Amino acid sequence: MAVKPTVSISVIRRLPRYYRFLGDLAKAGINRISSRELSERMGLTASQIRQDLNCFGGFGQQGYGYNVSSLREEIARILGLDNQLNTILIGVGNLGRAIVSHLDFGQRGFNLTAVFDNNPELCGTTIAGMTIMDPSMLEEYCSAHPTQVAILTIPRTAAEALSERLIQCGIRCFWNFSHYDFNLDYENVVVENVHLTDSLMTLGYRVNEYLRTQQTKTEE
Amino acid sequence: MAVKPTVSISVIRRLPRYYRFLGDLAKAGINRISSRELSERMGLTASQIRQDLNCFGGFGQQGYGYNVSSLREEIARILGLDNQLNTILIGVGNLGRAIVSHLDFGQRGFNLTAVFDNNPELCGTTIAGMTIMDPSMLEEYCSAHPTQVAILTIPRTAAEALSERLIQCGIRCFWNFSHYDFNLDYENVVVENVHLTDSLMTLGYRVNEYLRTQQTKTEE
DNA sequence: TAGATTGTTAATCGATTAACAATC
DNA sequence: TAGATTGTTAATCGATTAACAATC
Repeated sequence: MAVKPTVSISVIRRLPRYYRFLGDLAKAGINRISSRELSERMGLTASQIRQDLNCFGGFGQQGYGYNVSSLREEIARILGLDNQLNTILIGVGNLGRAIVSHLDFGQRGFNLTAVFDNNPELCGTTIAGMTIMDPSMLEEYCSAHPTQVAILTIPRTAAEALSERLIQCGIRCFWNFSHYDFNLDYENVVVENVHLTDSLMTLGYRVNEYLRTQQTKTEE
Repeated sequence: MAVKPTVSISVIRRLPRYYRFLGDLAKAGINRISSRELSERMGLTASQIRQDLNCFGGFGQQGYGYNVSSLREEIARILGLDNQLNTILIGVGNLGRAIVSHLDFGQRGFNLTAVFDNNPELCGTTIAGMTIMDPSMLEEYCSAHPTQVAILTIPRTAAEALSERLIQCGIRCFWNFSHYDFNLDYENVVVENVHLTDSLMTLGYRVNEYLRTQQTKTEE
């Protein structure tokens, strides 16, 4: 079988947004849309939308456009929203708590099965129906319950200290909120980083740049 | 004065990471580094590092490399870490709480001055030394305290409902955790989006792709 | 059929990498 | 001075946009 050429990460990162917009359209009772109209609503070019979608197949129909709900289903399939990935979360601070309680993992293709925290006061208490476990239970838990993904809502030092054990537990995929760099220490891992501090600093640069342009305008 | 050509967002987004690595090096007592060695530590090319830095000036020295602490200071200056931007946060749920308590705004160029939440049970209580206010106080607060940035840790519907008022309050820059699309409704705004759900779904795609390659390997 | 809109190829644009002269 | 490494120009690569024939 021919190896399917991998789709670029830029395209993949746009898929969730398409999925969201298509959901909104469906909710609004719209069942047909052209790439041009979708592009106007989303602030993209129609070309880009057609190129993106055609990485995965021809989902539209000439002269008609795309069927909203069937395109949405196609994207759900591409993203693997039905394939429930067994997932654990480590670090039940405010951020971990926010993630456990506000994200609907089931709807996103994940099955959150266990949460860990090394705070003895938290261990044994429950969150979203799960009993918080001590990280010393990691190995035992993972050998009994094969796990594909770990969410790390812990500080960098804790992530560094745990990384080797998580790899030993067979986990290769991480949603990483810490500033620990998995990619540098392990090959053949999948890491999606969310670096809030980096995002904040990027915002800072852009705000200062914006304020400079405003100042210049006033001076003119 | 000639208009400085704006630096591409790809470069800007790498600056916080450079800043972090340079901090680590400084902490480790290293005070000199070449682009090649830094590139190996960070998993980039030396060319890219030199190109990135030279968007802002020649900070290195031929035959020597870069001075760690002075390069770090240059990047701090470029990011505007000294220029404290007055900032408010709206939505003191778990996510807002995590952000208020775990990010060091002062060190990142921001001055968090007020927090708002429409939950009557939270209003009047304090967090990080600030008394949580009702959003009805927004206009009054902003006219008394000029504010450049708003952090939105609220659901999409709440963000939609508040957007016009925030714009009226003179705020044009947003750290947006909601799924509301500012860019589509307002021009001349700076929006840094953090879409956790999108990030999670992107991870899902990548994990499934990874699992497929592993399966193929086993079959061979 | 005529009109609309896709799928896809070609052109453009921008970002990354390579190369090397300048220079510490 | 010789060696090392930058700053910068040129080459490559990839992503976005434009164009249009295919076709519903």
